[in-house]
Amino acid sequence: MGQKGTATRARILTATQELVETGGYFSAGLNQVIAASGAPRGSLYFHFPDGKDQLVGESIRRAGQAMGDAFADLAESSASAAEFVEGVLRHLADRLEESGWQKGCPVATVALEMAGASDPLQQACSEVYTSWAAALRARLEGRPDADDLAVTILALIEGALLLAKAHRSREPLDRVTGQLRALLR
Amino acid sequence: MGQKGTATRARILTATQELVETGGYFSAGLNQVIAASGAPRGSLYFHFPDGKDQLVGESIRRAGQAMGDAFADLAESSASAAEFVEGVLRHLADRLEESGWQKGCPVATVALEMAGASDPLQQACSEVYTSWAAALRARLEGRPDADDLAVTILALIEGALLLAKAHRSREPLDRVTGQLRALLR
DNA sequence: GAAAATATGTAGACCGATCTATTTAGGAGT
DNA sequence: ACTCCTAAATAGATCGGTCTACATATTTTC
Repeated sequence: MGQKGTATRARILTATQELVETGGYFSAGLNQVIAASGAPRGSLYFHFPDGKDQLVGESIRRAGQAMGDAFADLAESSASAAEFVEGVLRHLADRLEESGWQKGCPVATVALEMAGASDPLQQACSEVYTSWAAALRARLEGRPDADDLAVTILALIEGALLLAKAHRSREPLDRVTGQLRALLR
Repeated sequence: MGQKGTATRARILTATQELVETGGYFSAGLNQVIAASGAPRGSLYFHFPDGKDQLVGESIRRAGQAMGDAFADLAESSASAAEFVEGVLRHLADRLEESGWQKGCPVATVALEMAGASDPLQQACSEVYTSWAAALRARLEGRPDADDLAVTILALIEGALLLAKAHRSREPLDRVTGQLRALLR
């Protein structure tokens, strides 16, 4: 693939990612993807011959990877597990607020929309969540209940992010942050 | 409104509720609502003259009320706050599994889809969440951090429900249940 | 209390817009 | 020169929404 091809492919994916994150699968209309990315319709089906599901699937995995990288950075610069999770929550709250309450979890909306409709997309979402749980778990090494705790913290983060977006306020994320220590004691 | 009219209105709402809960706003196509409820298109716009947003809005508030009632029943039959929340989690897990991983939170999908698109629907979702948080809070009376705790538990429930639907497994709900005591200590 | 008049609800054809996807032809990159 | 990629027209399905004709209750009138 030539350089230009790679670039437009990336531009299409980024645009899709952004639209999906804002309003889910159905808000990412192909016309909007085209408009937002500047790529023509033909390129879309050249780079993603299996159509919209492939496009959304790849963009979800890509967003999952990006979020995982952000977690890794935060993990490295945190002294404790509690500090790490607080950093994640703060990061997500900032991102959500700065985007005008648009950018919450890049996977959640599609996960809920497609859980009963598209097996490939359901699996993509499931895998992203599994990878995030593993990343959290790695920061809890040594605890006897690390697995349970990792899933619980992930649920807490996802739930708080959902409530924050629904209320258009970072209050839920802040309240949850305050309760974290009880969980990580 | 005559009896027959009231009945079809209810049938339309129930069908919408079910479709929305399964796959969100866009999965509840008006054609599917018509097919599922048996009501003709004309009746739909007779009973809901403001169109789809009114229909979905009412069905969300209705679902929120129903869930709130279920909470109230569980609250009455529980000896402690921990027992109550565990009961809620078990109830939700059963409901989700029995529906073939379709029926999670009846509000979450629309909340995420419409947070940045439709003000009336965003507000409807926000209000339902507020009412649920208040119901949880009522069961935590006396604790100094009851407000924070109620929101945290609601986030935990919503997050676990999201993960469970995404993975098509009750494992996240079960793991979270195990960690609850640490939070409610 | 029967007939007329009005309100309530049902039924489905139809509209323009928008959706994803396909096709075909030719320009750009290397 | 040859592949890679773009570009736009178009197909066919489905979307939410509107419209008119019809049926069924419910009230009014005499």
